[in-house]
Amino acid sequence: MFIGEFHHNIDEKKRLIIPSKFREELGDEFVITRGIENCLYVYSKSSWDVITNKLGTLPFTKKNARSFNRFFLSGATVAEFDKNGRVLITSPQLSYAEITKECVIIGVGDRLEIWSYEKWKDFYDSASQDMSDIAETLFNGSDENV
Amino acid sequence: MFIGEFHHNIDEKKRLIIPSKFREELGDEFVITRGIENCLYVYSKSSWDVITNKLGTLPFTKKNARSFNRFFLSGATVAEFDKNGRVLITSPQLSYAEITKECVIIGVGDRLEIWSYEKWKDFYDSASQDMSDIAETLFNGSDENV
DNA sequence: TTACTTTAGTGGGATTTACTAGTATATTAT
DNA sequence: ATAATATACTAGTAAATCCCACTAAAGTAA
Repeated sequence: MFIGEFHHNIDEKKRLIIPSKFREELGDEFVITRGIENCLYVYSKSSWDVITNKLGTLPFTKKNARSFNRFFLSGATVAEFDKNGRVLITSPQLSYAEITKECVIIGVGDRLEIWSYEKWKDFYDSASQDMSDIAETLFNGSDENV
Repeated sequence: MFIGEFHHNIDEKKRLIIPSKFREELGDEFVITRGIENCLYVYSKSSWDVITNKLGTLPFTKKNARSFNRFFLSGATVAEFDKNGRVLITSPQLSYAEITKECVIIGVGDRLEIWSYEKWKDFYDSASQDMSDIAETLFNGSDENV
């Protein structure tokens, strides 16, 4: 599983190094797509299949399902490493995640997330504050705080 | 189970000695992650698996679940001892726990916690005062005091 | 108690790996 | 053909890792 936090810069050719600890589990080809809070998700091929299978069960007759599939799938690209362990991020992905230079790459279980440093800092600072409360609610049946 | 309190300094290479009494139970590889009150949690592999299995059931479509997984998993690293019983603490972990030099390592049942001396002192002083009230609420079914 | 042995903890040097950055080559589009 | 972009290669730097030596403390036995 993917865990950990790493800081790297994207270069002017839009290449970003993926920490060496993640490379083996990602495999030769993997998928980068738009994630939820202005970050990018990176899935191994096999995890990607699991997710898309799940999404495939949503009916295209539901508006939210159409929107989410559009968002999630249109943002996706298949990527692979260059010889130095870097990947190419596309312009739409960069602008979605508001990445200019400094990136934070985190492992979150079955996926990686790529954040601009500024966005990550925003999330991190507020999450650090709230984590105690969030933890309290996590395994409640009700979702009143979600 | 882990019990006890130990004081050690982290060196300038970010290595911290784990008291010898804890080493056998931790095993060769174990996991360090961000804990809740500005301390770090240390779990044996088997305890860690129990936790992540539970977290894995949370859907990424729920905001609190995303936040918690992000925070908890991105803060985690797999660690092992060097020849002298020390572990490497990463920069994000150190800055989260506000550790600069003096650390307190405590055993808390199924995990260890690593605190900066200052933070530990703060917690300890205030908790000592409140322990009587805290104990009252512990096994309430309701959460009125949370 | 005192000397000896073993274990725990500290510190620093050396090697290796990961990462950065710059240059060169190839490919595509105009 | 030429410019622009994408890909590949190479070398330099910084950081992580390994290894060994030293000190302090605790346990053992005479």
